[in-house]
Amino acid sequence: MRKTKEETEKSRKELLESALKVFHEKGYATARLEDIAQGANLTRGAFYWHFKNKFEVFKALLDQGFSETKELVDHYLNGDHDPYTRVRSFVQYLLNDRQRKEHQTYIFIKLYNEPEPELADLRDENRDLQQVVVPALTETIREGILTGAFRTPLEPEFIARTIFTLFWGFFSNPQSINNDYSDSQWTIHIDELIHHLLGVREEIQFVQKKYEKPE
Amino acid sequence: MRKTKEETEKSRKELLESALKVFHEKGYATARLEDIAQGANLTRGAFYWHFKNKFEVFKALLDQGFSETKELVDHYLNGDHDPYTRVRSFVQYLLNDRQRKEHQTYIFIKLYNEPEPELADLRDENRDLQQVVVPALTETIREGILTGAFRTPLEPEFIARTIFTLFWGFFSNPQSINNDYSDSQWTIHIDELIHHLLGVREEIQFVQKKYEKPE
DNA sequence: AATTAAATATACATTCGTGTATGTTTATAA
DNA sequence: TTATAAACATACACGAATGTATATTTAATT
Repeated sequence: MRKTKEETEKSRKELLESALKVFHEKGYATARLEDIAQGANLTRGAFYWHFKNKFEVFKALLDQGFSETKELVDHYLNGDHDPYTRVRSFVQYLLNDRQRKEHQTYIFIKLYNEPEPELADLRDENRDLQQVVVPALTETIREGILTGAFRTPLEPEFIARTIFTLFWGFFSNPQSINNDYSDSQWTIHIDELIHHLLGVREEIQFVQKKYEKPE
Repeated sequence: MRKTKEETEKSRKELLESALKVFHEKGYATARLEDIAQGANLTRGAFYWHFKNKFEVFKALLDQGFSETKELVDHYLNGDHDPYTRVRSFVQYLLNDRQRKEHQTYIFIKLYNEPEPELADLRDENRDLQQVVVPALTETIREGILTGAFRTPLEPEFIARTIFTLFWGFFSNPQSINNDYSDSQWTIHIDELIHHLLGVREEIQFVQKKYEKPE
């Protein structure tokens, strides 16, 4: 049953994918290793060869999601565009991510919310999503205020935390799916909300020009 | 070991209280019936006399939390006060509830978020928190706009859902506790946010007068 | 005062999932 | 080409939690 290196790596990947799905469907505690193995067309024997135990796969998945989120923040919020475009594109990404329901950030939040005490250590400072998103978002907003693009009575950090928490709630609430007020409704209105929160000025197009092709 | 009716009722109450605590600490799946029983200074024998199984206690707790929330909404949002006071007092209640961490709504949301597939039925339309909170909140906001107390470019229902989702996120996010940006910070800023979202007019004091002692 | 059954505790059977030990095949290094 | 060990599958042992059966005490009823 020895396989080539490529096949082995494929097995590992499929185990991880399956684990992500099973954790999301059943939750950490209820997820059985046999479910995970079967989802990858393998047995528990294969699982135990690749991972130590359930906790280790979960940790691997969280780490993966965490670093992906870091890249995401880096790409959208720390990019070269003007503050308005940065915030807006970031928010739009999250909304789209929410719509294709199997995707990363959405499930990441779900897993992160697991109530298992065993997973408490995984939610320490090192893996605190807020510490990654909020500072970057705050800085972007602050810059927008300084450049005159935004005019809002609210403090930048509070706006950042509000947006973060809003999406957290949006991702967490099981009822927000399968609802008459669907994702598309949110997508439409969230734009206005962001505008309103940031106090985006009409002259924004002008300010944006400053950032286009800075060279 | 037969007890008086009062003592029996006390046992049941203590089992429920203990169950709430254990579910909150360990999550549904990991919670052991022995933990629950011990928390009430009883054994599993007593538990099985009062409840059919783990699922039934959980259901009882959810039902309890659900009806409490209904009363809450009725008290704050469907009261006799002016729209501004209604929304504000409701929000303030939630914030205070969040601060005394063991309290009802907070834990209710936590339990509601449990990922166990076994609990999927409990989150059907009948027990949809959103269906209770959002319509009442929407109506209050709509009334505020009609009476001229609020002036906002956002749609009432969307504002209502935003507030709801924001608090959901606030209650769900495990990192929002034990954070440098503490509850008190939120309490301060959330007031401004609500003002900003609703577009509360300066003349609000005047409008409020209209509602004081309607008789 | 005697009987009944309510309100538990205790003991036991059963199931279910994990972890580990062992078997099996085959790519790869020598 | 053969020996080795990688990459699994299979089998088994074990603990932990659930559910149930039974024992026990004592209010409440007659």
